[in-house]
Amino acid sequence: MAARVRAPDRAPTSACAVAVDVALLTVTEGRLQLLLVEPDDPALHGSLALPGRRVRDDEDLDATAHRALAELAGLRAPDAHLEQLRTYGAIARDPRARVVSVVYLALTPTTDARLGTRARLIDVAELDGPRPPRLAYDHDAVIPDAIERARAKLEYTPLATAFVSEPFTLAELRGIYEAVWGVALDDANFRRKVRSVEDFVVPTGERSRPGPGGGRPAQSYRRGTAARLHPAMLRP
Amino acid sequence: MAARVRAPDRAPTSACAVAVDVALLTVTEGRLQLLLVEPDDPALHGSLALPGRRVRDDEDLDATAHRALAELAGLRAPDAHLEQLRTYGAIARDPRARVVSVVYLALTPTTDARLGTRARLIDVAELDGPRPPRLAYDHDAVIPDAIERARAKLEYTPLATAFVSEPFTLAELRGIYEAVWGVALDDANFRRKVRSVEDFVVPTGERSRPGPGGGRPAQSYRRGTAARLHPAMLRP
DNA sequence: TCAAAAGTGTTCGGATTACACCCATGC
DNA sequence: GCATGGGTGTAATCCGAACACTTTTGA
Repeated sequence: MAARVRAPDRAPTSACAVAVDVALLTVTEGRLQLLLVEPDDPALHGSLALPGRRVRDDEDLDATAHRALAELAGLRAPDAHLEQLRTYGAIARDPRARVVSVVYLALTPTTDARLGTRARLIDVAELDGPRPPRLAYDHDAVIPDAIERARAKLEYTPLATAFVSEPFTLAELRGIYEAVWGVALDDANFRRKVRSVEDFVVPTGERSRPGPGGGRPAQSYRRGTAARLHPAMLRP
Repeated sequence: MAARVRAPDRAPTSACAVAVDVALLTVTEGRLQLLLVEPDDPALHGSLALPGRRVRDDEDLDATAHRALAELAGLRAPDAHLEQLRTYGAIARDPRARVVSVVYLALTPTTDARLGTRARLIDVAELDGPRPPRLAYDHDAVIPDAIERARAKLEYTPLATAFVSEPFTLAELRGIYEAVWGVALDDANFRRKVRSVEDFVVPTGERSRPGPGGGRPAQSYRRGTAARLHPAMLRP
């Protein structure tokens, strides 16, 4: 019995737990959205949180991120773009225990997949609105970092293509930039810029069908092989 | 009682330790240098590592980074620029135990301070040279990330000023850019660019003394208040 | 034939580059 | 004076913003 009690006692020097939280962003109908879930802990009822799980000894951090999405949101997204955002380690960020959280940023196209019953997509504009949802832990500090990272990365990497499924049109891609950045872009200049960046997108030769209102069919594209954009797509 | 038994049971799945490692860069005589130390562990004799320490329950991650610098390199650098690089969590990155490492990037001016006997500054050019030092853990993967982060951040933030002590001259600042990027810059254009960025540097009104070979005294500058450079100082 | 959406051309102004030139100091 | 490093001027060029214009479809 004493041993059991002491185990937590020894912890103080280096036993803080490691968790991975995921900020998954997607663009639906021209609006940037964030995946939030209702936390397990009943004490946090009424608030929302990024999906997160403790890291197990037999999985690396990326695996924990995928597991958090699968277990908490019912999302299997092995193809989603996943990258580390940063690690949050303030002593009291979780009031119950010392937990260091490695936060990931995930980007996916809009999916038809059913979300778990405790998961919701929130319009990021709502987070700055008059009635923002209550957020658990330090996630009110994490989320703006994630959104800013996504906005910045669209400038110098081809990450915008992670928000669309292939094949896509340049108008769809422009819609991603406009939704994430919250600005309107000049179609002509956007088109020229994208096509001038080597290996950003490659035309498939196919054309997409116009919408119900008519319009000229658009050229279809796929992701190119570029890892960085030269020159960058700078925000206005 | 059931509750008490369950607590330790849950632990094994999430008991990996958290450490902080620090990649401290400085520029000495026009060369970019990295601080490395001989690891504590005798099994790692002959190799070098970034200074690192386990995170204690009573300190946040920044505090651990400062402690690692102080305990392992004898460096007290409360004024150094310190920022998180990223977190490395591969299962076997430390062969002895599961350790997740939060790596920090630190930038300081050249210091006269005595380094601890087990600490050395290594020329980063040596790391790609014919006889690179043997590196412990996964630090051979971490160090290039740190150097690239520093190079990238000089472009769009005023971080170059973290490598010089105040007051400094524009020639000194240019020397930082040249050392970190490994390129030669046009003095006239550099000067104009720096001065055109609002609040990047502010002239003190003082002038520095010329060196022994003569030359016109240079205007002295201090760091300005800008957090981002508009427009950026792009690498050639 | 008209509206809608895709796609092209053209002009303008600001930023970047390359390099010639002037200034102040030690020896 | 002259070598050394600090600092300025300027013309050529590149790049992005703005916007007018043409093409191809549905109704």
